[in-house]
Amino acid sequence: MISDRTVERLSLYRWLLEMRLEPGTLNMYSHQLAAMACVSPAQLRRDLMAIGYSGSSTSGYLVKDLAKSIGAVLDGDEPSRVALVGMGNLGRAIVSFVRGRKSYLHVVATFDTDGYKTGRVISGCRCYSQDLMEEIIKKEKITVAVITVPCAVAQKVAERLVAAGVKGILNYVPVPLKVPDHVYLENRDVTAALEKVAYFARSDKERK
Amino acid sequence: MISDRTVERLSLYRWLLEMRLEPGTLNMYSHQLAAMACVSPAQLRRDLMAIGYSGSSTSGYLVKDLAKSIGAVLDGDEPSRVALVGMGNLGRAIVSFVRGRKSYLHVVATFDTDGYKTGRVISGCRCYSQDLMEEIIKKEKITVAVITVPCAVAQKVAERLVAAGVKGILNYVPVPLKVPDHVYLENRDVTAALEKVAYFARSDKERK
DNA sequence: GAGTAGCTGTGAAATATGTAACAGCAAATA
DNA sequence: TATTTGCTGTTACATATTTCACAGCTACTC
Repeated sequence: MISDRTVERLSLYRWLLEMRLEPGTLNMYSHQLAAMACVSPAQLRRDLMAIGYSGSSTSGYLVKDLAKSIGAVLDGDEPSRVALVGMGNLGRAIVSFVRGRKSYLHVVATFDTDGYKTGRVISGCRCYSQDLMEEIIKKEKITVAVITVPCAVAQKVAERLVAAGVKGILNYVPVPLKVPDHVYLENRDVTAALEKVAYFARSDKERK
Repeated sequence: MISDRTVERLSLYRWLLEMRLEPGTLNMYSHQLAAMACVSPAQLRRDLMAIGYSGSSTSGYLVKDLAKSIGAVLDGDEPSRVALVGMGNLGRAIVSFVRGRKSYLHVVATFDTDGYKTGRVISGCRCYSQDLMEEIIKKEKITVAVITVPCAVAQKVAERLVAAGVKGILNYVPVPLKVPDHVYLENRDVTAALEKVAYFARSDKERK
């Protein structure tokens, strides 16, 4: 099993290889890609070890080859199908952000309760009433969900998603969600992140 | 020095204590607060150890007292002053999100290059031209910045922020930024997070 | 073809992070 | 007042993650 941190870096490596390289770059050494990703060369090599990819000691890694190897691990057989619940500011921003970037994920449905939003296409993706959530998740074979609803309803929404068959949740609501063990949950509390940055920004004198 | 992870959890504990408790709750035991935060009681106690807060073995922790103790560590003498650069969808969402939530951070300025946005108040916060960035950061004593600009200009913006005196950066752009050691940097790549969730959502069969 | 240079893959060490376990204590009970 | 109970603070342990350091390899040089 590949670790949490490694998977996130692999996603970054692939993005760098595919989108942020001088066109025509065929191969790279670990220290070059590591510098782009702001990690140590040793860490990069170890991450690649985790997916069983090998370069050569003379020409390093083949760009296309490596990107494909990472994809084989991250994407599995076919792209995951994603839904987002809660088309407020943050929800709309995330949908257009993910769709605007070359990505191996399909955001196929969004949900809201507001009648002005439901039934329309917002940020390039159809917005359904939350009443239809279970039905559409099953029909569209959605396995991953992003939650950006108000705090008060987040837990309820999470439970419905899980009951409908969702296997992974990315939660932007600052309420720690309770989900069964077999569901993967990632919390991304924006305010907590900012408070953390503020803390270390202030105490960097003592750090070192 | 308090660890990265611990600081983030402390921020969460405070938020739970202040906003997510039955009104009138005066004290709590470690296992209660831990359950709300979805962490183990041992971890909670250890986190509190890091800030030197002590409860009593009979009545646990005093809610108000604990929230204040956490604040004393996280906030320092006065609230940090924050700027956000790049008022696209994501930028606006984050500003209204942070401002809409009781918070110990002041988002005092935002910046953009688009003439339709600059000079106006957006999401409750004044938006300035990026040309004024250095000037306003110094005048407003801003020490923390959030970056939500297009990829191509992210590194440039980061360098200007650092040169103007910013000490902490929260980066939502999927480009790893290069900043000096004395600047604290936190990257929050939305797509990478989603790809990670998709990966573990798919492979939870093998996990266990 | 012997030597050099510069890279990779990986075991071993170092560090960071989380968990378990328990001594000690204060109240409640008898 | 002796005993029990249920919690905290903390140490010792376990695990996860990163870094170090070097053997081994291939091309290149002389």
